Amino acid sequence: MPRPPRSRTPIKQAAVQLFVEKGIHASGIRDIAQAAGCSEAALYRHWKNKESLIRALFREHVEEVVALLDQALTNNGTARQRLHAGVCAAYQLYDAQPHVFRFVLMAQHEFGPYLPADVRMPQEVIEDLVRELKPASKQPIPLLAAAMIGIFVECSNRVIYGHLPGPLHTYSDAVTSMCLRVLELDQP
Amino acid sequence: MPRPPRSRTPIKQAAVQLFVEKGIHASGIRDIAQAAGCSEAALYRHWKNKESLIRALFREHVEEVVALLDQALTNNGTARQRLHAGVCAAYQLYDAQPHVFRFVLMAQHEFGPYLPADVRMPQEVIEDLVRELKPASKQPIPLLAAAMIGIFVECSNRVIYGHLPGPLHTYSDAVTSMCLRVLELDQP
Amino acid sequence: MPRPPRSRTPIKQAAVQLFVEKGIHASGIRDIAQAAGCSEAALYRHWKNKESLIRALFREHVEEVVALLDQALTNNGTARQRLHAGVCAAYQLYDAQPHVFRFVLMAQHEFGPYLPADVRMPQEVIEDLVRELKPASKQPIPLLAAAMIGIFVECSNRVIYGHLPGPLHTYSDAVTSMCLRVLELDQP
Amino acid sequence: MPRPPRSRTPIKQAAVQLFVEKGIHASGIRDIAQAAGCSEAALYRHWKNKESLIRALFREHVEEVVALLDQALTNNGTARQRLHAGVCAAYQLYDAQPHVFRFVLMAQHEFGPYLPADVRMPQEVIEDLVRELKPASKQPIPLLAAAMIGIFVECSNRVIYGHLPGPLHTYSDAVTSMCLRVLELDQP
DNA sequence: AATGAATGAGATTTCATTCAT
DNA sequence: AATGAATGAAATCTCATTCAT
Repeated sequence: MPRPPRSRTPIKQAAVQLFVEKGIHASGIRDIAQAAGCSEAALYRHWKNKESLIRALFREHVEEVVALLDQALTNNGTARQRLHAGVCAAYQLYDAQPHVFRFVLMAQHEFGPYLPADVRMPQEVIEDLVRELKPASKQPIPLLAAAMIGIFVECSNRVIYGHLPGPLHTYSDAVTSMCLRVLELDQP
Repeated sequence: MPRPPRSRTPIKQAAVQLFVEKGIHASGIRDIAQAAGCSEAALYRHWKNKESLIRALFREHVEEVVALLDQALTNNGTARQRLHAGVCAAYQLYDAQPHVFRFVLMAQHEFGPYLPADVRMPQEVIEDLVRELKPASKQPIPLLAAAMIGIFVECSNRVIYGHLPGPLHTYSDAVTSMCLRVLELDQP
Repeated sequence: MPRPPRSRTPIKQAAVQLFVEKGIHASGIRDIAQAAGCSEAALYRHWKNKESLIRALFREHVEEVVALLDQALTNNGTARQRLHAGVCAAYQLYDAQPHVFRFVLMAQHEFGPYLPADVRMPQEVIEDLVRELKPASKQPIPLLAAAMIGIFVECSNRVIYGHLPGPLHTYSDAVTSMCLRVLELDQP
Repeated sequence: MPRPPRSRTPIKQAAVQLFVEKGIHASGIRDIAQAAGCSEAALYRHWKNKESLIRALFREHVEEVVALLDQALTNNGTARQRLHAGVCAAYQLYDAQPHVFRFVLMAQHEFGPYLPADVRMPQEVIEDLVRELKPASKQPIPLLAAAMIGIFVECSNRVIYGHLPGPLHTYSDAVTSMCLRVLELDQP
């Protein structure tokens, strides 16, 4: 006799974990409900349907990541220090809540386009940072930001898929250095 | 020596296009058959099931990309020239067949692990290139390769999602430069 | 002597309106509760279940209509005057409370059979009237009554569905005349 | 001439019968499939969903009734003869296929509004007849037609619900007479 | 070889109703 | 007394796959 969940939280946790482990589309309402210890119908009290649940989860976690990055990048250090703080913050999120981190990565392509326009995206945070660090860049800001995000994400992926040995934070320094080189800020 | 019947081609084209436009899991056998102008049962004459179709498509296009990269990277120029040739080749593939390019990108995480071990992956091609260009790197080769791929892919994504104006090949030079900087090969 | 709590009234109004607008079966407990501004569970405090609610509503409104008709038809005028009074009363009910009028019309086929036997139906009122006006009819009384009701209802429907311009009471005279002709009472 | 697949017919017959016997909303896909001797999924090959099935059935049977009426009313007899032919045709439909007749009656209010505009409705046939029989009527044509239809339908209902003894065709003459009286064509 | 039809399994969603507080 | 939360059952619908011709 499973005890009814007190709120949405257990459902959300179960959903994110399942999505990451089995894939978003391969995880059914039934699986989520079972993992959360509630009935399938209970989900529909809190979200209109499966799509709504996924979008809400994605939105919340994107906002979480953005807040994390914003806080880490807002300090008065050197470019390297600030960048390093951002990379570390993100990789610490992975250490603390790997499911959240991976869920955001895996959902971004499919569900990013459905975020409301007023939600700030991680890439915008990075673009703001680049704008600040390289006020007069020859390259378009979004291009530089994209490159940095690419370095960060793809290195994460290598660890996640086992092509590089973990833990992820091992690579904070190297990733920071590569980002600085892309920005041509590695020669003080 | 039975060669593949001609009738596979329209099915494959329809499938790749649908996968890219609607998502792999959101495209059903019925959709594919309809788009290809054949019956659903016809698909099972050519592939064992849906999974086989996807894997076959993925494999073929990965091999296509690898061959393209291999050919472009195998020349006797400078590091910049070789890298630039590779980036150009890939971005021109996108211009010529955007569906193929995007299909490989979107399928790699889910279907990459199921490729037979003897299929070379694009990342291995890049790793070989890095090994050649930086025989004594302090950083792990897969890390450098991942960073280059990240730069390449994420910049593509910005164009694909409309955050940067196209066409993609506009950014070949910039992407090449950023990759060189990551490799610390930009100061000859 | 427990009298019905005041809080039933808004629920009943919301239910009747929803039933007419969306259909009885397409209106769920949830819709009704929402429209009435109360919780779903509150409904079960007042009625045993959805079926009870519908039957109670139907019964009340049938009795309302019957009372209206009885009062209008019970006067000492000519046949035309009495009939006309009945038609006017009914059509004025529509003008005042179109939802009630239409609810009775739409529910009668499905829920009429479940009315307790002691509830008088509108058609019985009409049959009594016919019996009084045509004591020695060649045709069966229920047939004549049915014809009159048919004329009355179908003309209402034309207005309800917009095939005839409203308001409904515009047609009181014409409907009365047609009923009299059916009864062969139009040549005094 | 692509003839409809044989397999639709048993499904349609089962559906109409169930709808009439249990009510349209109380008959589930499962019931229909079971009664038709096929799987539930088979229904979805032929109609997009339950709603489509109902609308298609309604449309077909309305067209059937209209054709029947058109043919019966198109003869060179007197007004009474033509009207009588129409009433008889309809009542014979009831004798031959009572389910069809009752299905049209019971579905008209809910599904009539969704008929495509180009489908001719029975009432239009009657209106055409009235226009022909009473070229210079004081009353609006739709009103007279509505009254006739009301007489016809409500008398049918009395027999269907057992308030008048059957069979239905017993009342052909009486109904014809009442319609003529409504039209003031009973005094030759 | 090819297809229209069919299907079992299962997914998502809805519903009236009850429960715990 | 009133409600938000929860639920079992069932409804509708989808899907990849197979079958009969």
